[in-house]
Amino acid sequence: MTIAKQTVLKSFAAVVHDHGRCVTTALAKAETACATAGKRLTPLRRRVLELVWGSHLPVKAYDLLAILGREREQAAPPTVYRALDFLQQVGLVHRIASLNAFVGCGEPLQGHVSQFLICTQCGTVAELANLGLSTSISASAEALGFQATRQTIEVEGICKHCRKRGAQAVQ
Amino acid sequence: MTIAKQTVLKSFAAVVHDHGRCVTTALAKAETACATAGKRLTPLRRRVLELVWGSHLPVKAYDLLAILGREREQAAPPTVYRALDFLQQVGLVHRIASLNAFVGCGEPLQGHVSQFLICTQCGTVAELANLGLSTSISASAEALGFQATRQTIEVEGICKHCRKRGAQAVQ
DNA sequence: CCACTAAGGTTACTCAATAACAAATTGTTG
DNA sequence: CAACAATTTGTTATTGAGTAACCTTAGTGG
Repeated sequence: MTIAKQTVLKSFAAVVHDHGRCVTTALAKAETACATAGKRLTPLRRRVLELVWGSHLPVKAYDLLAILGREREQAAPPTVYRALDFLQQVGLVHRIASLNAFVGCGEPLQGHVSQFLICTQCGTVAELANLGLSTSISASAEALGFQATRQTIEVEGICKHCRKRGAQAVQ
Repeated sequence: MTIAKQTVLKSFAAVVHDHGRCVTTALAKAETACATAGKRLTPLRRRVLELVWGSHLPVKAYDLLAILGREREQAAPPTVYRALDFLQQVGLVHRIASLNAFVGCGEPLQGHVSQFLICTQCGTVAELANLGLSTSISASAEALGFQATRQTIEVEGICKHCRKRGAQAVQ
């Protein structure tokens, strides 16, 4: 089987990298994306986005809540969920349904297709934008008369790095 | 793009059908599957499976809990979650991550691949077992050095029947 | 300056899921 | 059959996920 050309938005190679720069870039792109869309990237929203980008690990809503609660005196669930909803709408973060968690999106293009590779060893999530795959899925559905509007594609497994390192215990 | 051969385990055509027979068959298969696997399909587990098969709509854990609570005097979350965990292990039910809900599986073969089509209009879920699609996804991951072990493929959209009926309001 | 809208604060709740331990049931073996 | 082991279920309690409803504050446009 031939593998369709695919864009790797965020790869596992990113495990070892200049993450500070990674975050800075993401925030800069976010500013632009919001400005273009006529949406406001408020301090709170910006901060939540920054926290999501704290690593390439998926972040849980209540973890964000705990951090915000330390920084500001007021932080309740709606605080973080509203910010996350906004960021999702603008396409700045994605929700990983199988984990109930969130990851930043490196290519904030509203409505772009995406698939996620989740390493069960190190927890890192990589985002793909394999249009061929997405089209193939829609086509399979269409063959049954089903008109697809949204796809949730999440793959669990072992990433390149963890495979190289072998089956070591996770610290 | 050519569409791979796919098996429709449970189709939207099933919306209008003899559902009583559908459930009976599922329970019979479950008995066999458990017997083969050397697992015990206890009355509780059997009842939960029956409730999940109550319709082709995904069922929420707390709805099951409410029903069980009416039938028996004792029913707490672990009661239903333990039964659901068991049924998932044996492959008799699937969890739909994007809905936090459960559906019965017509082909209880442990570890078989599956994809779900979720109609946002009528709520019905159809299960596919498109091996080609599954292989294609694994191959895309493998091309990045990622060894896939589990896939979550959930597609939202409008099913054949709802398309025919047009964009009517849902009662 | 006033009305309007968007954003965030606040309270309170429902649903999802699990931990930990106790009781009961079933299976097994001498 | 009695005794023990393993599995299943009951019970209590808690954490985590997500939302509803209402109120206050901050920007925006006439």
